[in-house]
Amino acid sequence: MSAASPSTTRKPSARDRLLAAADELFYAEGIHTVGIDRVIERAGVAKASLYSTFGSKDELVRAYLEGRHALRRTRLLAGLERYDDPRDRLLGVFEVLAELTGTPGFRGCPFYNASAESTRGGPIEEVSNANRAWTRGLFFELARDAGAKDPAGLADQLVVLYDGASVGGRMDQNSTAALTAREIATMLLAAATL
Amino acid sequence: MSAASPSTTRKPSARDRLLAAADELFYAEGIHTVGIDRVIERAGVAKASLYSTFGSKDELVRAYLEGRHALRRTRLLAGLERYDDPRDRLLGVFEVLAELTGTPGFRGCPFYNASAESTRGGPIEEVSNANRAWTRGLFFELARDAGAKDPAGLADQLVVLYDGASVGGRMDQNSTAALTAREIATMLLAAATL
DNA sequence: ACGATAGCAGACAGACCTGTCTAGTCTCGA
DNA sequence: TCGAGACTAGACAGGTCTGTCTGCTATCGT
Repeated sequence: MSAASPSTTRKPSARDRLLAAADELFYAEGIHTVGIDRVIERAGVAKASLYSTFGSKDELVRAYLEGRHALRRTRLLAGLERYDDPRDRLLGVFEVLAELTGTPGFRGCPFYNASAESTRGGPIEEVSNANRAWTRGLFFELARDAGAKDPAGLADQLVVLYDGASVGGRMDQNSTAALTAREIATMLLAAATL
Repeated sequence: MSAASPSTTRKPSARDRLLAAADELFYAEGIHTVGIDRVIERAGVAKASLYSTFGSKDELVRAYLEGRHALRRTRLLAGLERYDDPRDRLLGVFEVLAELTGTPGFRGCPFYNASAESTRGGPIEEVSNANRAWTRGLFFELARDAGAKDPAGLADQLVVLYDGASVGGRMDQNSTAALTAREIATMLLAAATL
């Protein structure tokens, strides 16, 4: 098998290594506390490469968040493929979240975290809003497929539960909140499809 | 009326002015992005006064969060005094939250925000956990007084709703999430006191 | 009257951060 | 073989941050 894409070569490109390092460090320790030097040291990349690839730290941060957004979409959709019944699929979102919040490295929603330490109106807010809109859209579709009378209203409720479970998972360092959210979602779903 | 306490003198003390300035700036823009110079400039206070009063920026941050904790308790308890019926008192928490998330300057939970931009294990985490424990305890008492069969379980559910409403209020810049949370809480309360 | 206390103004040190620039190395295709 | 493109190593500039230190001033209790 010949090397079809850069990602299959022996060593990942500088771009990929930078992105991987930024992802780990920014998520674990925050964006402000992690300096460029830490990122390039972990990536094993020269500073000039970072600036020729991304142009600025802000753009690196944007790329980090866009990567998180893409990863979240694929992970969530992949996790939902386990289920056939539309109701199970809707509740499956909270199963996936429970798995995520149960892992040791979980530090809450990367978009909210980034937003909390940045001033309003930058690229962070953009990606953050896109991610949020996608979540709402997913819940809307799942609610509609599950036969909810008011799918938009149910989606709003589920978003509240999702956010709450995410916060709880971070602050309490366990997945109790996600399981609680799943229970509530079960009740709401039953009430919405009467 | 003579000046009975320092807080009634003509000009607030340097400590109070520093705390007020730190509160505004840290909450509005984040802790890392706001430097000491900004704080003392707004407070109209010399840098030496800051360091002789608080000792370090970390301690100023702790004082800021402790002030927020105290303010939140009094505001919430005061807001609940409007209601007599135990059920109304429980739901009243979400009314107060709706009012808060509706105000223009609302930027989410100051404890979660501070925690999001700090490394683990400092004073921020301490105050944050204390605040969180207080909230859970309040919900437990309210749930018990409202006649819930499993007040601890209901409290867990309400905490999820509260966190979710707080996040939603910040990200969407309105109080829809808080009102949605109130609706869900109504259902949960009904189900818990059957 | 006077000493203690609190506070103001601002220079300064030392660390750290982003971003630029120079110069050398490695790889690979034509 | 050779030249272009990607990358590395690291010095450097300019700014910002926390925290310290030196003087000066005003107020207040005794």
